[in-house]
Amino acid sequence: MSKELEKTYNPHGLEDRLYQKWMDKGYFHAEADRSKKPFTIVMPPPNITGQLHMGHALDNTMQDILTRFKRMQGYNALWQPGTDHASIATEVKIIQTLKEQGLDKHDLGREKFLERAWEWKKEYGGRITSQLKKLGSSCDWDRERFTMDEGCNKAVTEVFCKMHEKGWIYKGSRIINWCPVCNTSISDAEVEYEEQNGHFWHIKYPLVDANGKPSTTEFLEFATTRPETMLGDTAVAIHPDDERYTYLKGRQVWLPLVNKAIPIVEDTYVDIDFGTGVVKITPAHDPNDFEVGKRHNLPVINIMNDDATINKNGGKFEGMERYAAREAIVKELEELGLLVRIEDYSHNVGTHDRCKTTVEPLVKQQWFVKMDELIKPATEAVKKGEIKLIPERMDKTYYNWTDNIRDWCISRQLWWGHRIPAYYCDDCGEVVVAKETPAVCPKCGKTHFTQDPDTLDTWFSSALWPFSTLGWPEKTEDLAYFYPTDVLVTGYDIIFFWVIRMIFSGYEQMGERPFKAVLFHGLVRDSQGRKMSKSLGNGIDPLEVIDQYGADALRLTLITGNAPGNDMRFYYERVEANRNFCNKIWNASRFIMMNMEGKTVHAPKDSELEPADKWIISKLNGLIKEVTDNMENYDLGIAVQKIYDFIWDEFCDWYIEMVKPRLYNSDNEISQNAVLHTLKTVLIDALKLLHPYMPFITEEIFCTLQNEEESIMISDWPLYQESHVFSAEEQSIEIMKEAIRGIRNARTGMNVPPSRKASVYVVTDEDSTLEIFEEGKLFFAPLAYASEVITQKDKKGIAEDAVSVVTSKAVIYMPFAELVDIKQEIERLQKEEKRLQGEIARGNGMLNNEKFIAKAPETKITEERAKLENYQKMLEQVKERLNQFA
RNA sequence: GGGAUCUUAGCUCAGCUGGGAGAGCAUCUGCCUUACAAGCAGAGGGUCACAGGUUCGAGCCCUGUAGGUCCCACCA
Repeated sequence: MSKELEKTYNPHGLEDRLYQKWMDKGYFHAEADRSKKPFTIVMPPPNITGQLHMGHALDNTMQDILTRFKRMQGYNALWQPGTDHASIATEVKIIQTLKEQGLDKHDLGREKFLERAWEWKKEYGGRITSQLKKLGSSCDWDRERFTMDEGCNKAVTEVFCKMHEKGWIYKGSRIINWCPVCNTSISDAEVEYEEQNGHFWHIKYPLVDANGKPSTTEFLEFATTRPETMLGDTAVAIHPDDERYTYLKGRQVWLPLVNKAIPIVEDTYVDIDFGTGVVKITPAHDPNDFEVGKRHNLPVINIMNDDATINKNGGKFEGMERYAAREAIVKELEELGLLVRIEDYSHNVGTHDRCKTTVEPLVKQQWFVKMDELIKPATEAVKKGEIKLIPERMDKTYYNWTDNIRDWCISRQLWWGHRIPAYYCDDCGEVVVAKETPAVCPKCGKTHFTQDPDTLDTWFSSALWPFSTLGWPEKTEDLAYFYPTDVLVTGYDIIFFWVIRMIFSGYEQMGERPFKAVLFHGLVRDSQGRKMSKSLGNGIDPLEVIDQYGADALRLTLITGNAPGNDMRFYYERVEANRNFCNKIWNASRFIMMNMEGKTVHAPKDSELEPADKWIISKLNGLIKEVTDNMENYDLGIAVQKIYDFIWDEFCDWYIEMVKPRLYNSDNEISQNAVLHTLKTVLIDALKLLHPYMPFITEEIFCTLQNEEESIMISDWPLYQESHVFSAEEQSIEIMKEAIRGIRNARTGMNVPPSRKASVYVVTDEDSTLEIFEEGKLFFAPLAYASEVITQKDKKGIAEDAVSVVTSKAVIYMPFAELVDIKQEIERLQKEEKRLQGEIARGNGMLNNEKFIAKAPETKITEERAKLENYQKMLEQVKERLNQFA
């Protein structure tokens, strides 16, 4: 061997070296190539403001596994990476750094601000991608994109103009969610509701009397959580069927402080049974009131500035901050005797998901995407199974969104992002939506325009990601070849933000689904099940874990024991266990290499393979099928668990132990060669299966073993082969394993140390079984701690008080002479007797049931019959043995 | 208010279309057996939340109950 392997696996240095090799060789790069089938994944672009967290680590590990798997299967696999400009998140960051310098974004002006933002992007935007490399991500970095690069900008403008032309993007005055701190509108999806303790102010307005003056005797009582909005009240509403208030129909109430009469309207929106059944209506500051206002043609009076201070419509409260105004207003109402009482009240308050500021519903001119038509193909796609959501239950969440979708507010009063391609004629105000600044106004012929100052919601550009990254709107070969993509891997928390929007955008722009399947994963939580968060300080940095245990151990931890869409907890103990697995593979490989040292191994003839060799080859063959099937079904955790079990249990603990005597016996070169070849080929195939999950260690061993400069990542995925099914050998080895386990069990039960060997008699009248043991003596002896193995048809020459182990095919006797404690031996046999009787009862219960015989499948019945027969045979043996002691 | 999901060994979780309860960690007992003590060989430990139902057969399907988690809606 060319390289000496260390005694323990040490990922340090090795990972960076191998990653660099893969990069240098260009293995990650994919080109459109019609001779091969494509496989495409687009990476959910991480925000340029982001740092790699466990969620990214999980998300990208899954994508890497799928990409590497398909690449090895011979697909032309493209994993398209990139980053997101994250409009609001980035803008907030820049504003923060400006603030530290005592600056405001308006001090700088738009141009300078954007310069700063780009500088920031240049400095930090690549941080997260370099962190992704530490994980081993095999994405095509040559194709790295950014949501605000030239191509994406073009795609955004194109889509905006096309949709505007179709009438699906419009500008309108509607009630929207406003963040007074970020100073921008936000979409419904960006509002997070939070349970807050507040108050319920019970207030009364005087009715207007016949003279048009506020009555001093008649009042109408109601309650509100936001008394300050009364400044913008334009009506009071009651339910049309509310008999208590029939007398109010057609009358007015007097709005105090503002001092004017407002109408009493009837609307079914009012819940008769809630409170007094009277609701004050503020169309400008409440979405429901806005709707009521529309129905009754009520004026919309905006009483707030963008920073949530009261504006001139608030009269003497002008300039006050919203909560200060609330206090002042309550105080004045109290002085006027109009405050009935104050009640503690806990209710949900909408906050901005970025900054947690309480949002203010405001009526403003904004740009919207009309959703009702656009959403239809997206809903259909999932219903028809054209896009498969994994796990399936996500369908319901998906429909929950699509069925209740509202128009999407896409304009943001921010600077960092895609500026809306709408231009206003400086002279006549005509709006022109175009890819470039128009030359002349189509209405007045003048030539001066001002572009809309707003930018687009950051999700507008990410919605186009699956095709904008492949070159759209150009008709590129990449687009034709790699689109639609195969699978999108993402967290269920952004179904609405991103997944749905990509789907309807794909159908609308490309006329085709953006991906065939969506594989959802859950959240990575801390060991106590809490969300990892900055404020809790419980986040675990994936890079630290990689540093300590290696990327492979981390990847395995994130993938095992977790079903799609389920949250998981992160435990260092699990990483350690997986690090140990790395070490296990490492040492098994080291063992194999040591034994191959100085030998030329060639492929043995089939006849030269011994039962143990055929057994492990057959087992591996089955594993290949199972793993491949599971991976095709996106059951990544199940697949890797099977590989893990195969390598550790079957390969290391059984096969390697079984073949050691053959390895150490240089006299039989044929047998030795068969072992070495089997060890090597089985290991290599197992490594290949494991490679998508643990790319580094598998590559390192593969290369050392092959002593070649090639790479496991471009090797062929192992295939199931009918010629590798050896049922007879599988059975015979299982028979021997059963005997070995039984012997070990009996010995431990009697505290016989392994150093104390014994003669082992295998007794059965079946020639075929005797033959199996005879043939396997060489490995059976050491594994069964036998000084000698004697196979025979009867108990001749075996001491009466020998320890006996009853197995399904034979009875094993171990004469220990002075060691045996008869009492213990009887106890052990009685325990076995009881177990067998239980099994027999179960089998009889089934087979004596006529209905079972009538309805169960034939295979099940024969299987149960065989088992019953076997147990009966074993029970007889046990009884016979017990009788001897009686 | 609507919906989803979970409840399986001491802990964290698997368990594919219903056919004899699994893993890792932890615990206990032996082992420094020349790949690995980050290891090897064994052991203990579960009325699969509860109550019904469907079925020859239920951890798995159906109904209900209890508790936990999450999403959506937002009665002012």
